[in-house]
Amino acid sequence: MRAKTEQPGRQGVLDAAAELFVAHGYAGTTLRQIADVAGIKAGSIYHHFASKQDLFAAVLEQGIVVMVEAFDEANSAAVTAPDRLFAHVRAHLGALFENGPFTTAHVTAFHNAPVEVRESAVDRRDAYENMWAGLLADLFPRINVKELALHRLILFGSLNSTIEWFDRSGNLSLDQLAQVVTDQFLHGVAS
Amino acid sequence: MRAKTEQPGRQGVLDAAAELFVAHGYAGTTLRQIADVAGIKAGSIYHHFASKQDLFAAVLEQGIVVMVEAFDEANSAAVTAPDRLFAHVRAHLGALFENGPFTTAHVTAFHNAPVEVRESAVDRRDAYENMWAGLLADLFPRINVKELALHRLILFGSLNSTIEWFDRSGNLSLDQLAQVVTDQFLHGVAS
DNA sequence: AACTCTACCTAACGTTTGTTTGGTTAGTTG
DNA sequence: CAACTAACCAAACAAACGTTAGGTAGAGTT
Repeated sequence: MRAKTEQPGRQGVLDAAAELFVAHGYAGTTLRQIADVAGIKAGSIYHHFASKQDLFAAVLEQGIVVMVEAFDEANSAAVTAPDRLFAHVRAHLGALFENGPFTTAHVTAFHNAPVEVRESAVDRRDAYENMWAGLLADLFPRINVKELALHRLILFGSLNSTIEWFDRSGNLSLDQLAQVVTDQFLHGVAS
Repeated sequence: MRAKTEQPGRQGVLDAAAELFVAHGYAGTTLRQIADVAGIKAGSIYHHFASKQDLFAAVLEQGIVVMVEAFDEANSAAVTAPDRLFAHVRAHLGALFENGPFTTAHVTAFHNAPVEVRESAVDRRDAYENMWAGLLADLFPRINVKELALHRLILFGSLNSTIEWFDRSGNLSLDQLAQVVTDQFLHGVAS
């Protein structure tokens, strides 16, 4: 079992890095491991990225891009309030499970990464959260902003934690998962 | 800013280790950092623990103990269904925020740790999850087990993710947070 | 007073880490 | 064909890593 050459060049390094950062964290991943998966030698990474931190920042960046694109696409997908919410929940889960490990890196590797790298991504993460805040304010005009922020954070927790247990090859589809989360968010389990 | 001698001996090492593992992850934390916070030298750690993995396993172990104790105490605290649920939600949040960084390590450092150490904690983690499964089956006898497991995982995601954003020194108390989470779980936001 | 145990220290070990330097190769452009 | 560039490699660097070995100081026991 040796190096798997998936994609050449810069994107190949990014793919390998994202996968390994998600699995073993920032400090737990070595440049030699990344290079091995990418099918090159460790020193060659520096042709594409200035440092390990720079590489990780690029992974986070691509993860945000995937999320924002998914959100934008979901925006023009539904009309009624519950359907709009479902579409965005489904989009977020899609970013986590259907677009490679880039978005996932924000959940599993972000917290333990060095401060400098985290700060480089904070602005774009905030922007994404604000898109959600705007959406929820639109859908639930009767709930005040402060309480709505709480509900949003709780929802985010549910969504992001799915990567710890959800199995795409199981008998529950992503659509069904999105439906369960949306229903629970809207009506709770007691309904 | 140098070494802070908080508690001597084995427990002092454990405290320091838990704090740093939570902040920087398993691989991102060095034995020299732990020793520095504990007020001793790196080699001395081996008087109390056989290896870094062994030390991390001990942190996880203590984190589980705190959770299970909190759960058991909550068991004899309420009568009505919503109150029982609230008591256990509050207990879980208490384990996360009021008993040192040990339980928190299960959320932030568990995923990226080496497989061998994770496996050493899997049984006890499963046992805790089964306590919750039993509780929910008791509270919601009309919902089938499979669906209830989904709701439980979603709830766990919400609860554990609070460590990413909840600020104990803010104007929202732990009791209030527990109430919001419980209400959202039971009735959703649309109610 | 000799013994034993716990809790540490100093100093080193082999290995691995991120990173740098100086090439080499293949493809493109003038 | 010469010049240039992008994408790599081989080999090394100092620093930091987990870990080990041997020793010391103090308290408790016999």
